[in-house]
Amino acid sequence: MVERPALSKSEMEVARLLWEIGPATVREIHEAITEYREADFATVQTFLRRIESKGYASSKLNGRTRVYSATARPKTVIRETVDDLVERLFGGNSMPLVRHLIEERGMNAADIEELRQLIDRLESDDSEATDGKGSKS
Amino acid sequence: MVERPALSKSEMEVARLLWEIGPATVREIHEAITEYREADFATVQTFLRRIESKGYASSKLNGRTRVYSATARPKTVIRETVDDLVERLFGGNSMPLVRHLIEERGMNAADIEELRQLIDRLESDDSEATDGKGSKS
DNA sequence: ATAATTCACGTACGTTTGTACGGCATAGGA
DNA sequence: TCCTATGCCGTACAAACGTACGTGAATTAT
Repeated sequence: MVERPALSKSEMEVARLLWEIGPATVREIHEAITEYREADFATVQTFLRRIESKGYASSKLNGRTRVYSATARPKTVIRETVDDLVERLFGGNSMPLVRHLIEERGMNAADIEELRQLIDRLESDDSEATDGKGSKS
Repeated sequence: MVERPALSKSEMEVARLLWEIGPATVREIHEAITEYREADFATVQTFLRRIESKGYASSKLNGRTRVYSATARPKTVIRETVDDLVERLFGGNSMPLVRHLIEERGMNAADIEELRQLIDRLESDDSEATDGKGSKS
């Protein structure tokens, strides 16, 4: 457990692309962002620098071009981020968020199917454990 | 659509308590927070002031004590906040977040039951519409 | 009556965030 | 060989954030 400063919203967006693309240059990330919104090259560069200085990525020079690689796994960052959000906006109870997502954001047939399997599995795991741990507050 | 600045994380926590408690004084919110963590009275006071100035609450003096009331509904704030998060951290796809919540955060039997009903309803709504509107964006 | 407490309110202040400029070096094209 | 595009790196800078102090008035307790 490394205790690093949290990523800001903008840094998070860049981090996501870094996971998606894999090790990448500023230009590559910049181009990826540009596909859906305006973004300044230097700004993206700053975000990558900050992401690295916060300990979520490392980089090395390849010739004169710097290549960034994520060092934190998505799962970890997602957990930290979502835990925090659930705490602050829902008082630690994640059901309202799940409810919101399912009801307010679109779910297609495949999603629904997956959801069903997900809870089927949850349920059997639960009963397997005879009783017990459940969830905590 | 009022276009107000987003709430910061800390402001969000206070806003949640304001919804929970209903119209409340600084002291009441402060006490509510204090129940689970340390907090400075003046800091809470600042957050409430900022929440109001951002347009999420209003206040009036009752005697010499100011009483704050939320003016933004939880649903709205949740939607704005979650939309933003899903965009940045998941590229607009909410399934990974749902998956994370269900798998990584505890669900008890009642939650599972509710989930099942939720998706049952979703599914029937979906087929009822023969075809059509589905989800948007 | 005094002293202590409680509040509002203005103000402060270091840090983080979003956004970007400018200089310098280098690689590539004309 | 020069010019131009590309990239790094240091730096900047206003706004937002987290955190809180101090002052003065009003209320409550002694």
